[in-house]
Amino acid sequence: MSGFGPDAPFLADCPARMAVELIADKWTVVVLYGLSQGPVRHGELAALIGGISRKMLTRTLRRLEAHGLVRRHAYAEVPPRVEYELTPLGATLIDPIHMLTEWARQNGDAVLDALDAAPGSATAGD
Amino acid sequence: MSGFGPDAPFLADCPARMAVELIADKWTVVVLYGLSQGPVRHGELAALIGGISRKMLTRTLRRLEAHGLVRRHAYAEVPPRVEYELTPLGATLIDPIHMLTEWARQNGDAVLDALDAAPGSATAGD
DNA sequence: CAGTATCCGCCCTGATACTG
DNA sequence: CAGTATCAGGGCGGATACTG
Repeated sequence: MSGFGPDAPFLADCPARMAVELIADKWTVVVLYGLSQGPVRHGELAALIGGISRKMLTRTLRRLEAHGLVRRHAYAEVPPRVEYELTPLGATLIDPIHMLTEWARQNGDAVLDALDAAPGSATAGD
Repeated sequence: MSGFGPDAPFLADCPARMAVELIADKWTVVVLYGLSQGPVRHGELAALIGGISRKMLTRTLRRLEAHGLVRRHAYAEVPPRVEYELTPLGATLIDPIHMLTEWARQNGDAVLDALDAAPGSATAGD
């Protein structure tokens, strides 16, 4: 991190903010992860992830495409076939994401426990 | 990652989803990062981050507190002084977050370039 | 200084129906 | 199969004013 003063708040103009805004939504990380093993078709991806609407899947993919993280391959066939895959740039995001999921695997229970012990939780999970 | 089938969509019941939902908002990551160097007061944190409203700061902190990632310390003084600090559990999240910000430092420009080259962008940044 | 309460707009998200 | 269009709702997030 670079700046750390009141005049130039850390993260304010820093690329980290961009990264956060890039992945800080409900589906981006999940979609990236779904593509991490190689090219996947639209429908496959939807089934793989589960619970995502086609609209959100398409929107997320389009956005990632615009950011240069995902490449779209439309084959001129019938029925249509479209595959998505990570670009080399997009592939570099897998490591950080993997760290995050690893963290979750190791500390997920602790978070759930804390949530449980928190005031106003009747044995309730998130 | 464990399951990868249509019946048990990857990430569906997996702790990774929780991690994503935990940090997938505008401020959580930034706030965690702001706490990464030690205890900080409420106002300090707001100034440090920059652009965050007190409401969102408090809400974010409360949520992190409920998840066991942040501890709140209110001193019985006047004027009031409240400090927030990462719990040991919360501190473990810094590494993954740091990976993310590091990624942004190294690939931020590439993303911006892609965004620039994308259709429908008149030299526009995000 | 720290925090809450209220109002309100915006956009994220999902459901559904439709096109190629 | 892939994608868009449209409608509707919920909650995020900001601005402001107020309390202790």
